[in-house]
Amino acid sequence: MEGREFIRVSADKGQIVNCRSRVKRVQNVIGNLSEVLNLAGSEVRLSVLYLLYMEEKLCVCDLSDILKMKIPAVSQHLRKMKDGGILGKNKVGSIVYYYLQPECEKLLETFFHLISDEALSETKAA
Amino acid sequence: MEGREFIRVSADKGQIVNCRSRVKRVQNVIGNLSEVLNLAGSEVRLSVLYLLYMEEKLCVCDLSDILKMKIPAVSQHLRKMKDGGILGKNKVGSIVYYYLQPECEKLLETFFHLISDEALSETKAA
DNA sequence: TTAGTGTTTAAGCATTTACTTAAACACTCA
DNA sequence: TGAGTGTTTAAGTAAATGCTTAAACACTAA
Repeated sequence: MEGREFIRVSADKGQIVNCRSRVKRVQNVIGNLSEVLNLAGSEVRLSVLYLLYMEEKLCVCDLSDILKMKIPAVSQHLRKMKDGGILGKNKVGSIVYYYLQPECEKLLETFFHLISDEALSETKAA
Repeated sequence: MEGREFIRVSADKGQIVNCRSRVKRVQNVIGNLSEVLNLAGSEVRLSVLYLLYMEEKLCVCDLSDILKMKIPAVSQHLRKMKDGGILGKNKVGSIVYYYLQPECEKLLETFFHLISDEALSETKAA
């Protein structure tokens, strides 16, 4: 099994070669998308994203109030998402408002809709 | 600032209380979705998901060939995604084929389309 | 039963992550 | 200026992640 060009003896070599070149062609998009998905793939951060989707903008303090988290913890998540390009920020006096970048809103719209639908059905259930 | 009910002095308390109950209502969906997004939020795993989307099914060996990764590394990613409910597996002889769960395909369709679009434009560019 | 092929599991390790507290920074206003 | 408010940064820590190698397991066919 050492040094074989294809690991599986009866592999469809055409398929594998094809897949390799396909992966190579898309590796940049996959890199970018996986970064966004990774940012959204945390309960805390997805909550923040959804809240910003609903409320347009929120400041660090209010987010910590809502999520019942320490301010630095929230601040660090926000910075991470800003560095990742999915949030923007806007300072008004000493208050910093964060908002969704439009591109991110578009990208994650499906998920926000799913969450909102659930919010509705939960309201009815209650 | 200690023991204040709302951290920000001039906070819109109605907004915060509202947001708190909204977050509470949707915390289950957010938990589920963030798990899926987290699984998709890795370059390796998103590549696997995209490959399965394109090829219907692939076995561990072929995936390691395509991604040029050690077999156990790939196997562990696959198990993680299977545990997370986004992949299924199907044993034929001694070969294990993994496939996308239809629900996952639907959930991530937008992303797969984006990747495919990029694949096309890359092909043209080359 | 044994050799070969394909897959999973276990253990170890380096890196990354998410939080905590304390300190620093920034901005407002008396 | 100094006190109060809002935010970020730094440093430390526990836990999670993603890989590696080695070993075990499962299935096929001689």
